[in-house]
Amino acid sequence: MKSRKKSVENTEKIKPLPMFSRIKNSERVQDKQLLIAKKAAKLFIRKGYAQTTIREISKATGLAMGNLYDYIKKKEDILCLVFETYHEAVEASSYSPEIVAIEDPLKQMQTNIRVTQKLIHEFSDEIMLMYRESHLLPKKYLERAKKQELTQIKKTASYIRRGIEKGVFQAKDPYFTASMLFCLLASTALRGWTFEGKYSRKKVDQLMEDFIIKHLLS
Amino acid sequence: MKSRKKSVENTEKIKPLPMFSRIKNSERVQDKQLLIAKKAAKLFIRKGYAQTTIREISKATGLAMGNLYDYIKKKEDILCLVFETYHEAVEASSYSPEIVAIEDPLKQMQTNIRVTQKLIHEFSDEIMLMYRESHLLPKKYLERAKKQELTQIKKTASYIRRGIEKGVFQAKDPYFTASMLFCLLASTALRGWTFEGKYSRKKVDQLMEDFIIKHLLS
Amino acid sequence: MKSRKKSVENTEKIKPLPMFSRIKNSERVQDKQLLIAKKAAKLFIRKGYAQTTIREISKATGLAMGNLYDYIKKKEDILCLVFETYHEAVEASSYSPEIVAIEDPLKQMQTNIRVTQKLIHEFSDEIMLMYRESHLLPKKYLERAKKQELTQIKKTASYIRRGIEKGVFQAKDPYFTASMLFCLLASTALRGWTFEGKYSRKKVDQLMEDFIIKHLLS
Amino acid sequence: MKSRKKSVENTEKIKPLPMFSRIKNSERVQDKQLLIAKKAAKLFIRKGYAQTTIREISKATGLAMGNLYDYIKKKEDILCLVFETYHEAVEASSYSPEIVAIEDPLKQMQTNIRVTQKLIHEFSDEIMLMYRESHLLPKKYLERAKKQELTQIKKTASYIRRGIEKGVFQAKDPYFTASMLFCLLASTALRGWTFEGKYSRKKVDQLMEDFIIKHLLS
DNA sequence: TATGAATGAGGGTTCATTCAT
DNA sequence: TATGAATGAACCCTCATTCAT
Repeated sequence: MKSRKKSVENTEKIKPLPMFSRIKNSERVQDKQLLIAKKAAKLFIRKGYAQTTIREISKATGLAMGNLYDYIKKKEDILCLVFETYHEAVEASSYSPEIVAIEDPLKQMQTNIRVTQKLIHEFSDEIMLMYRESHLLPKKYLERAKKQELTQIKKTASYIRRGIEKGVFQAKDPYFTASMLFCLLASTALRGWTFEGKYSRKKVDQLMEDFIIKHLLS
Repeated sequence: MKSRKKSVENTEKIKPLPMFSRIKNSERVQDKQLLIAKKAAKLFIRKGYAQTTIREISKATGLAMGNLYDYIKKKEDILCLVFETYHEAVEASSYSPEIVAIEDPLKQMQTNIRVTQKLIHEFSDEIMLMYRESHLLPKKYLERAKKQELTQIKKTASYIRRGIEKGVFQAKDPYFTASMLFCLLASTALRGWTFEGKYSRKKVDQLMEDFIIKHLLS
Repeated sequence: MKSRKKSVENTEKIKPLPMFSRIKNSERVQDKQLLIAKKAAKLFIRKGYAQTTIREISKATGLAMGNLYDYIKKKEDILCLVFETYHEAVEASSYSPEIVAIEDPLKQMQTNIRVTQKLIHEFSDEIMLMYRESHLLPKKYLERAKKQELTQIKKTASYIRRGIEKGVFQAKDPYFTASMLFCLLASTALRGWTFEGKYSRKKVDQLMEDFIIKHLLS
Repeated sequence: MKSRKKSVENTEKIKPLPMFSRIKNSERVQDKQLLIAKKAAKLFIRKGYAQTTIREISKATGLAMGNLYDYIKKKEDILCLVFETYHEAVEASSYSPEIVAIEDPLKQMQTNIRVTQKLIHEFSDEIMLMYRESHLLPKKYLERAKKQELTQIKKTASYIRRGIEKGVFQAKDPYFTASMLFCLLASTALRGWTFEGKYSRKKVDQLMEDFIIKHLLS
């Protein structure tokens, strides 16, 4: 899930929720928790959270069961870990000063769309997972997930607002519009099957971009 | 949800998947299975399928556990029952010759949107549930769920196509566009929280209608 | 299991253990209990007592579950009924003044063996059942089962004793010998598979008769 | 029951059917499975397989229920374990080069009888159990049980055959005769009650030996 | 730290028995 | 009497979590 080279700029972002661990050596904790998150994510995606057993996670990670419990307090923590890791990865990936820097609002939006599409394809399984299992998260983590999504929407909203100010875009309500755009983009991951056998992935991306751009321009 | 006055027109629709039952009196089966579906749906929505126990469903329905098992073969069947009931309800509700009959494409689409919005609000919990738990369904039931969604999309696509032919709508690809519209409308149920504290339900509906109509017209 | 034409002679024998029944009309009770015993026996033989459900017995007999319970008090009673019926049938079948009447001890024993073999073949399933499930019987019924077997042994012992007295047979201990003979004969039902693919049923009967007769003569 | 000093001669024997276990340490598995088999056997003998609950076995073995299930997959496996253990014990016990080595056929047979009687007394409960519950075994295990019995019979048959060749025994059909002998010997376990209150255990053994020897000699 | 065996509450399911009609 | 739906205790089994080593 991509190492965080841009950790410097990320520090002002939402900070990772601290995770319980019995182990002292915090570097090892980081490593192992990342390992757990990665392997568990795969299992959760394939079988669902409730249907995945600790034993399976233990086997997949190569950690003995007792050892696994040195890095978490309860099964739920693994779900949190998965989400946490996903969120950090998304944050790292969606950090985009280069988009902010683009002058032309249309170009900017196009770039924003494409970057988001790439992100969504990269994490489509995890997104699916989020929608499926987020209701099992403790409040704090659920809040964080929502917050991140809102952040994304707001960023897009700001691009739209700027486009309106520049007289390029037409849109009544930038936030609402951004929300709609986000929803459309996310649908690739959530409802991709709607297009199966009808359009290629590329075609879908293209059509969606056209759809959005057309909307903003007219 | 069972009333089928319009059985003549409905005959071409997907027919309900037959459910196991040990009980002979088929009317009672209908009643009880509906009861089970309703009560279980509520529990599933609140706690999730895996987190809901048979005992809770037994208590909620007022059926003794053994009796409950006279109407189903296994827990999974209850999930199927919930989905089946939801599908039938949607089919019954979305039966709409009055929309088909509307001459003006714009009016027709507006009506279509509003009817769909009403439907989505009515079943927003169930829709949420579908997205969350459909992966636990046996194939046959999953197929059915998808089929129904495709049917809805196709219907909307046909309205769009007609609008284009009449020179009222602009849209490159009616099916894709319909798919996008559907996605937007469904987002009310799936991502409603995005608007919480920002817009009233009514406002969201209004904005969404405008969004869609604007897109189709320009 | 054969109607009792010889009921007159049977009256001095072990009398049937009275069975509970909620129903007044005692003739109907007889009929139904016989029906239950017959159908249940088949199921017990095929699946074992514990693996046979009341529901299955209800279906097999054509009696509704509640009605079934008008003729028995608990499941165990059905097992008793089966055994009871079997015992009466055996008693009826093994009633044999014609054997007693035979003068020649050898002829008498030969006849006795053949009659017993016929009986054992006829009831081989039930005998199997008895050995398998008799430990589940309430004491009273178990006693009765044992008693009947002892009766059979004693009868054979008396034939042997008479043969010894007449100077035809050699045997140290008539009762023990009879017991052994009975055991050998019963083995056809209990351990028949030992001979499968090696000897025909007829051959087994023949060999066994020879075995026994040889023993008695030498 | 596990000691196999005579592994050289034993290698041609039936090898133990491998049993599932989640536990890695195979020595512990051996120990615990043996423990389970022993304790369960007692319960099965007293109450019957179907009437014995996993909880009772758990209590009797001192293994927590979950732990018990680390050594088996399902309840049925316990029955298999019991039979398996019994079979190995019998194999170990009935390994008898010293009998084979005896020159005099009569002496040989007498020794064979006595050893078998000892074995049967030692395992009389298990033998009872086998006859009662073997029908619940999966095929593979049932086959094995039969095979072992056949092996025993064949061994005895070979002694008889040798006795005939040496001109000591009289017997038409060695295999059939061996089968009858085995049946008689087994009857001690299966039908012992026939002699209760009439003969002591010792007396029965003596009478049976005489019965058999007499048969073979004349 | 790491291992994996042990614990036991609690889940889904069955089925003998009863009861309303 | 007869029907079959209803009851709920008790079963087998799983699995998150702990503990001894």
